[in-house]
Amino acid sequence: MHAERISDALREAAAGWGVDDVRFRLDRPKDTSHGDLASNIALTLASRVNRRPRDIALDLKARLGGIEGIERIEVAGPGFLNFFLESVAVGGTLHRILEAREEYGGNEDGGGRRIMVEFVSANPTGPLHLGHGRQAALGDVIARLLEWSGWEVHREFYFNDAGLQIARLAETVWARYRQLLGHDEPVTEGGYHGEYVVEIARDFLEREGDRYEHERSKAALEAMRRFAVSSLRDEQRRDLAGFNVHFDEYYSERSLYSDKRVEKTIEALDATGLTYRHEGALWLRTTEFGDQKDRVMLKSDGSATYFLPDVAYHMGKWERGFHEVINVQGSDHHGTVDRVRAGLRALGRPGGYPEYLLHQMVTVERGGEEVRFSKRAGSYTTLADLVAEVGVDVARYFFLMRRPEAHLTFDLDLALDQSDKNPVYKVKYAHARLCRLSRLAHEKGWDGMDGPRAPDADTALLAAPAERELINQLGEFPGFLRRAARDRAPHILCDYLERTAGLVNTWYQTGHPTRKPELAALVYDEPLRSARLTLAVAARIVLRNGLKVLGIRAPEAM
RNA sequence: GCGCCCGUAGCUCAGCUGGAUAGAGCAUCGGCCUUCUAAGCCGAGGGUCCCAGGUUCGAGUCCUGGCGGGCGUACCA
Repeated sequence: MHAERISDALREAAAGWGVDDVRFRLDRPKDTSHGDLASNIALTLASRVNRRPRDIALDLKARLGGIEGIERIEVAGPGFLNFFLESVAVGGTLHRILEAREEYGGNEDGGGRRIMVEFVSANPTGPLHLGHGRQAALGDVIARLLEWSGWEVHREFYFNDAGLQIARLAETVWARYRQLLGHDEPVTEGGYHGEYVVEIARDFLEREGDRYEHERSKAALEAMRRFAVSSLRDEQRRDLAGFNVHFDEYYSERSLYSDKRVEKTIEALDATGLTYRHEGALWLRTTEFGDQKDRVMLKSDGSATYFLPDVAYHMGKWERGFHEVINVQGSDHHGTVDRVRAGLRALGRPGGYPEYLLHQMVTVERGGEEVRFSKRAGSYTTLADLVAEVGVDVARYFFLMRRPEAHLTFDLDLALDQSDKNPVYKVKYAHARLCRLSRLAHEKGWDGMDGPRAPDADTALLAAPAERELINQLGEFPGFLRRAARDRAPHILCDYLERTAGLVNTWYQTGHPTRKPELAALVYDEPLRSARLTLAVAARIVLRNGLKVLGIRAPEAM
């Protein structure tokens, strides 16, 4: 690539002045009049070599003039170097895209190493809500980004099927069950008031009959617990499948107890000498590792807090061979980050383990007003309701298009709009338009563009500004994908795709057959037509691959 | 009180390791459909980048101190 050759040459020149660790940028300027590539190296070098930036820039311009593919270099502003590439060099991007095809955009940063992404991890006490939806989309797409970056990814869902909340769920089922049998049985304080528990109780009654009517025994509650958990987990799994999200493993909190992992973790922590008894509870000195206060491991009644199985679980991840782990969680859980890491550090794991990605909450607005539209869950909007309303693709995209750490307002009016105003449709339409061009070319017998091998089109003919800009944009796809993966930030890809779609539309429209027939894609001039169809195919590949990373369909016709 | 996150156009938000005139979509206003191509395109208006200092050739970006909002700060999960 030209960018690499140029940046090598720049680095070499800096080394010639005795600066081996020069930091600089070489990227595409916002303003096309600043060239195809621009660098600030003269500005960063100025203080190091004690010369004026413009002089350095002029010096560099003279040295780099001979590099192949560069048409000219300009020194601008305080000392920026602007590189204008030859059309051949720009057009070469298209051939690379057509060579790589459905692989285009990926990289090998991961080198085949294993990484776990844990996400959603909802309690099996109710249907998934919008926060889970955002998390499902984020976790899944981060996993996809990592796969495109050469990682072997394991998607995991941890579910808390032990503990107090589950006991309360069982008690709620019992209350609803009794109600169905005509008794006056209130849902206890801290119980689950959503309608869905009534459905579960009804199903349970249908299957098990009234045998537990007068028996609020341990066995009865245990039977109801099992039934409710299994039914809610099934529902969550269905909702996730409907959201195009699948897990490699569902990991049970209870299994940490039956495997004795929790027990072993207590022993291991005890052995560090960092535990102590206070007011009947067993504490860990997590403050040794930067936590704000020490944490209770075992309550005075002998039961474990959540902290303990969390540590046991993450020790387990490490022992299973996952030394790279990303936990996607709602930011309301940020309080647990320091304590879990502290517990793990006490056991000798490195300080940054595991990595956390915390995302902010979601609200839904219609007509500028916040809405909640769950009939079954009562207090919150479910993921399933949202998907039913706007569709999977739109829901996924909207959850992804903002930075995770920013609050997300889900604009239902925009989500339901099927025009280009809706960013999802904008990208899909651009893709479909490009497909139509290929189809039309095929109908006219102008084939050869779309075969498995890159055609020999003379892409240097693509010299119109809209074409140059689009080509440069397509060439940047791998860089954006890499950055999105490294930053765990799918929205970077959303922004990229929207901008690309915009440039596609501009290009498509500036070649309007009526007003600018000489810029139309399907011109009679064969070499030009081939070049433009090559551009169309390359752009289609980028949009398609980009949508694929987001887990969104790219139809050939809308 | 302490900790984490956020504060950019009327609204929702981008802005990469500090770079050139701060961007996009929505909304508003104006222009463009006899020829593959209007689910579209082109253009315009709209900003004390929360405030005040600081660092430097250069700050929306980094540092310090405020202000405002969200979340957390349990022997809850």
